Order: sequence, then structure tokens, then C-alpha cells
Amino acid sequence: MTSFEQSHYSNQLGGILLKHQTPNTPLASGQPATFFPAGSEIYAQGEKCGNLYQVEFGAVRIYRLLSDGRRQISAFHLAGEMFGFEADKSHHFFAEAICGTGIRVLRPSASHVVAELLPMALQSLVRAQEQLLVLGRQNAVERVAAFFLEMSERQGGLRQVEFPMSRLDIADYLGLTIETVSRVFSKLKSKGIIRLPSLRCVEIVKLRTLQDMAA
Amino acid sequence: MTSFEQSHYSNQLGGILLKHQTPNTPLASGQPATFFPAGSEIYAQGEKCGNLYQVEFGAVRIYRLLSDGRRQISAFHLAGEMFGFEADKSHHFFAEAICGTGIRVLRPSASHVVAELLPMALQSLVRAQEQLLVLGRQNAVERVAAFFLEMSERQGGLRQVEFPMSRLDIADYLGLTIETVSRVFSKLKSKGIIRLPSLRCVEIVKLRTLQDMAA
DNA sequence: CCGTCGCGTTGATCCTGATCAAAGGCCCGG
DNA sequence: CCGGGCCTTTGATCAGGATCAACGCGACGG
Repeated sequence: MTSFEQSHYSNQLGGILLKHQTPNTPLASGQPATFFPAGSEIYAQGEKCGNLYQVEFGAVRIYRLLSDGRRQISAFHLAGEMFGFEADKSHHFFAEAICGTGIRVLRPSASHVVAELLPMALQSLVRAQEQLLVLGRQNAVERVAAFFLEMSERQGGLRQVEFPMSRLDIADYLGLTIETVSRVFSKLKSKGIIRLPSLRCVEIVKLRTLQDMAA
Repeated sequence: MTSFEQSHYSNQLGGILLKHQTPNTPLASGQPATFFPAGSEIYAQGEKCGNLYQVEFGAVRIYRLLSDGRRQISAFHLAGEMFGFEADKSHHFFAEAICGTGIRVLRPSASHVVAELLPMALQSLVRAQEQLLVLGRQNAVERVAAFFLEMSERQGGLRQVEFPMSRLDIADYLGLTIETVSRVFSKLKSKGIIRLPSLRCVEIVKLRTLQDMAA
């Protein structure tokens, strides 16, 4: 979109997710992938929709804005995942590449795509509904703990989790501010529950404790 | 079974909802409807799933609980709407009748059901994702305003909105406490933006103002 | 007719997380 | 090697909504 978006919400670091590029792409065979640089828009709210997208490598954020600029990220999509489902003729959300990202466009008319569509949509629905519990009823520590556990689970249950998104992205996903996210990170670290080998990497040290915290 | 429900509570509410009972039931023709008294469970988290449900009359709440009892209602379903979609073999949520409610059970294997399934699921997905913005980024007044507008819209855009759910249900849907919900109701009323003809009825007086408040 | 119960409203105080502010690291270009 | 910009961290203060508490109100049942 505009310079506002760029200045506020783009990030430099691309390529972090390259390690996790093992997308199984049963639907995408033969389709060419398009590269989206970090921060670039895949589609915008209000645009006509109709296609589906699959992340080949990298990561995508799906979000909405309020008129005063407040942003809520409703979902992150990592390698292998599909997004772009809409109930309507036009998009209700924005989609942006978080880091350098390869995207395959799928024509939803293809029969093998249709077959996969419903399960994927249902998966997204359950995830969104579970996120409602986090945003509606959990405190800052619980939200961050849940985020770590979710990311770990989605990356195969590894204790070492790498994520491509900035603190601002995490904050806008969890309904918090960057300061609060940062403070919770520090607190969990000082308690020895996690380690922070680098800015965008977390190692879960006390899994059980973290699970208990996520309530 | 009906007699149970004719207790004062749903007596009022039952009558109210009758106005809106024009569910188009293309999927349900021939299926018998089951009656669920107010507060009764339709299915529980963890139960095996597989069926779909359509509200014939009345209203349903879909929710999740945290271990300490905190509750988040992820959706209300009114007459004509379908629910019970799951990505998995078992339910991730609870479903309860809010007031005396008639439910049709649909076998999702029926081909005509399958055809309707995807659009319904997508509709639910979009609604859940929009609710994420409310819970993550809007303050108490904005949430309540959005709730009134949503209910009005779902009841055909009428200015007079009647809802079957208690303040506690509304609070648990909006991620607030009953006290806060009550205070916001009072504030909007004192500003002349709404009128409260009865406990479970709101009349939107200044629609434009309310829309602006919902941001 | 009164007492009780469940739900809703209103008031007083507290606390979590937001906001405001400043400084610290990291990466880049020069 | 240095300087600047961006992201992150940390600190101080503020405020919105939660919590605690009391009361109102209508609907029953005795």
C-alpha cells in the first residue's frame, strides 16, 4: 500500500525461514511460484478474490486495520500452508509477505484443489476460534506462552523455534504492544523457561512450565 | 419438552425469536428437529463429531473454557444458521442452547449438504477472523457498539434488536466482564445513542454515531 | 404477602498492560 | 572503522477495565 505501511510494518530480515522449507505441495505441482520480497503485499482488503495461495517458502501475515491504524494479525502462514479463502467476492483482509516468500497461486476450480479446500478451511476456522480464546481471555504471559507453543508445534515440535516475524508482528497477533511482548520475553528468559539465542529464535527450556503457563 | 421451556425466561424470548424464524432450510427438508431446553448441551469439547447442526429456532453459543473456568464464546448462532464444523474427529468446542432451541441434525455425507458446507465454513471463518480484530484491538465501547451492529445486521438491519443471551454471554463473547458490559450499556443509553426498552432488547437511536464508535 | 434467588446495575479501589520516554544493540553504507 | 537507522529492551507513569462489594428488581414459592 502506501508509505505508511512500508515505514511502519515492513521488516528487513528475509531468509530466516529458508531452513524450514520442506513444503509438501501436492496441489501445486506444475504451478510456477512467485517471489514476494519482505513486506510486499500479496493482496489487499477490498480487492477481488478468487484465487488460493500456497506458501512455498517464507511466511505470510493476514491482517486487518482499523481506521486509526490499529492492526490485528489474524493468522501467520508458514511453508506448506494455504490461505486466501474468502466467503465473498472480495478480500476481507490484507496479506503480506513477512520475509522473502515464494507463493504458488492455485486455481480453485481445479478438482484436486476443491477436494483439499474444505479441510484447509476448517483447519483455519478452528485455529481462528482458538485464537479468540487467547485474545478474549488470556493475559500477556499466557498469550506469549501460547504463541511459543503454537510455533513449536507448527514446526514439528522442536524445542528450538525460529520465527520470521518482528516483535511488532507478534504484538499485533497477540493483541499486545511491542513493549509488553518484549517484557514477557525477558521475564520468561530470566526465569530460565526459555533461552533467546538470537532475536528471532527461542529455545524452550522448561516445556512443562511453559505449557502450564499457557493455561 | 416444550412445557419446560415455557418458564418465564424463554417464554419472552421464544416469542421474540419467532419473528425471525424464517430459516431457509434447503438442506433440512425431511429431517426431524430436536428440542433443546435453555442451557442444555448440544455437544461437548472432546466428543466425537461428524454431524452438522442447523438452528431451526432459538439460539446457540459455541465456546471454550480454560482450566480455571474462564470462558470465551467464539460464536452465537441464530435461526437458520449452521454450526458444528470441525477439522478433526472430535469437537474442539462446546455448544449449548441459549434459550429453548430447535436443532436439525444433518448428515454431512449427503451430497446436497456437502455442496453447502464450504460456503458456510468460509462464512464462519471470516466472522471469526473479524472477531479477532474486535478482541485484539478494540476497547470496551467499540466492542459493545460492534456487537449491537452485528446483531442488528444479522436480524435484517432492524433498529430494534432483540437478543436471547444474558449479559454474561455477551461479556464472554466480547472478552469483557458483565460489569463493564453493563456500564457501557448505561453510558450509551445516557448519551441517547440507544434505548433499552427491556433487558434483552436494544433500540439503536443514533445509528451513525454507533457506527463511528465501532471504529 | 413476604423472603429468596438469579440477574443486572452502580460504586470504590486495584492492577495489568498501555503509553511515554530513553537508551542499547545490530546491520548497513560509506 | 565510524555513523545512522531500525528494532528491541528497559524504565516511569498512566488509565481502562477487572475486581470487590453492595444494592435494585422482577419472578417465583412458601
